[in-house]
Amino acid sequence: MTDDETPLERERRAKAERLRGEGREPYPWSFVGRVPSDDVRLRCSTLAPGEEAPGEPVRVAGRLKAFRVHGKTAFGDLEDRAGTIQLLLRADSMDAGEFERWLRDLDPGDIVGADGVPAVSKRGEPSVHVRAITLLAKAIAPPPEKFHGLQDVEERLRRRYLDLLASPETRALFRARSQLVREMRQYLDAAQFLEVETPVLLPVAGGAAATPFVTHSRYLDADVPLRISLELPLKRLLVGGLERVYELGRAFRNEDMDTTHSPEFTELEAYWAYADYHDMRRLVEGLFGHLAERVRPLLPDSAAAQQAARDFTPPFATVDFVDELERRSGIRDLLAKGVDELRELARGIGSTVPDRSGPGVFLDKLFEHYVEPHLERLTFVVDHPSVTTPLAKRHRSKPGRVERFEMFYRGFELGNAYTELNDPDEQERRFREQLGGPGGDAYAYDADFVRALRHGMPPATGIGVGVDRVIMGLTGTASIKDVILFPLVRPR
RNA sequence: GGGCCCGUAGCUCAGCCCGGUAGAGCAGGCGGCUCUUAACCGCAAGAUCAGGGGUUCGAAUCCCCUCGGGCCCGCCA
Repeated sequence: MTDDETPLERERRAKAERLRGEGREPYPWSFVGRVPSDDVRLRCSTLAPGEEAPGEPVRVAGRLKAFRVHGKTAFGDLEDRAGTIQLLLRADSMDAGEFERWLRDLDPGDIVGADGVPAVSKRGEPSVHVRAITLLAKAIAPPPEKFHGLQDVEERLRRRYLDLLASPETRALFRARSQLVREMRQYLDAAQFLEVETPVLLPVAGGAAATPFVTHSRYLDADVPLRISLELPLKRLLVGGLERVYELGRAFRNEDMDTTHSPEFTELEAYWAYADYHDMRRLVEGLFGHLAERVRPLLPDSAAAQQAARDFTPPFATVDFVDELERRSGIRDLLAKGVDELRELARGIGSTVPDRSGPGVFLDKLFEHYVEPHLERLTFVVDHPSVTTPLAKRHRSKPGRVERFEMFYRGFELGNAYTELNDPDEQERRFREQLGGPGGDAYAYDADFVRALRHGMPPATGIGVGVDRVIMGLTGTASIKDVILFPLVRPR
């Protein structure tokens, strides 16, 4: 068929053709009436070694993982979503010639169905004593090595299906991710939040400082950025009276990739009218505690996940942004320093951000350098200097600060929340101050958002959570690519 | 963008320091085996050593470039 066919593939393709020639379709349409493997295990639990239940025929289906042949007896390991079950084949239990045929034409990696009866092998392994085999899909390409699985990191990312089929741990991880995201939804639903969907394609990408991906609308003849945050559309919904909204969706940032940054990533953002950042903190602590409970049974074999579950159980540490930065750096009276002084301090730690950056940028650099690497355990950093944060409301009692918290774990940020700025004139001023900074990555000026605020947004709190990073935290994984099924990789 | 490391059979690895013409296991082929579970035993087969260039009588091995990947740093919510 293909030019790059390997001898192995030629051999397997020949088996498929041989079966076809015998009137057996190697890719049939369906296989109804099968039961999951754990169902058979249950039926076997009352049987003694060597015993079987002839009155209870069962049908199973899955991927053939291994095949051990002993002359006129053979054992196969069949894997389905419930686990594995052994197939026990004996020449004298099948129609004449069937045993030899399947020995010849079956390979590890094939998708097969089996009819038989629950049986426990003499060595005590729960099994299906097979009467008939049905090939459900011939695997032309061989599976990864049966014991070590797929080790090559690049191959695991580029060909995730191989990683999944070879690794029960990978399957368990992504099942856990799915379940944890579902738990996030249920938690917010129970708190009366409304799930909404806002646009990925926008006239202006705002709500954060990052370079967007830009595509083009032929109809509008206009460049259209993909969202870098979900924030501004969701706040418009508070203006519209929806009061409690959230969205779980993909955001896109055209930046470098590393172990905690993916160009497309999943964000959870929630906005809550008539509440402030103290309320939001209680909500998110409750959510983390809930997720910590749920991840424990999902990944019982992962010591890292079990440790992470403890780490995500409240109470959590709290540090004041300014106090902690001053304590760690030894710098005094940070808030009294002008932009020139802050620039010098940032230069002193090797930062290379542009000279024209605003004071907030330099403060962020100092915090990243002196504090963030130390935030190993789950920590809430609170009350940032206002110059770092254009979308938050000024602190009700601390001058020069905003009402904000960020959550850190293992040295990276998990999320960010404010008491939201809802004064339209101040919002406009803050946007304009940002524009004064260096081009590139300033917060984009969203004129329609300011206009929306002029119609009145109730006092509110909001939060953005990096879902992939929370999943990393809860599952104890090292790289964001480990929790994304198909991470972006360089074409080859 | 800078530094370090990796790329050998479909898969998992050895060989590289110290140059001498590529080795094992799994999977696949042939043969044997009626209770194995990383089954086992025997035989045969399978490799542009990521790609290109250089040094050398001789390069998987030493040097340079390119491609792909990982980690760290820088940049980046």
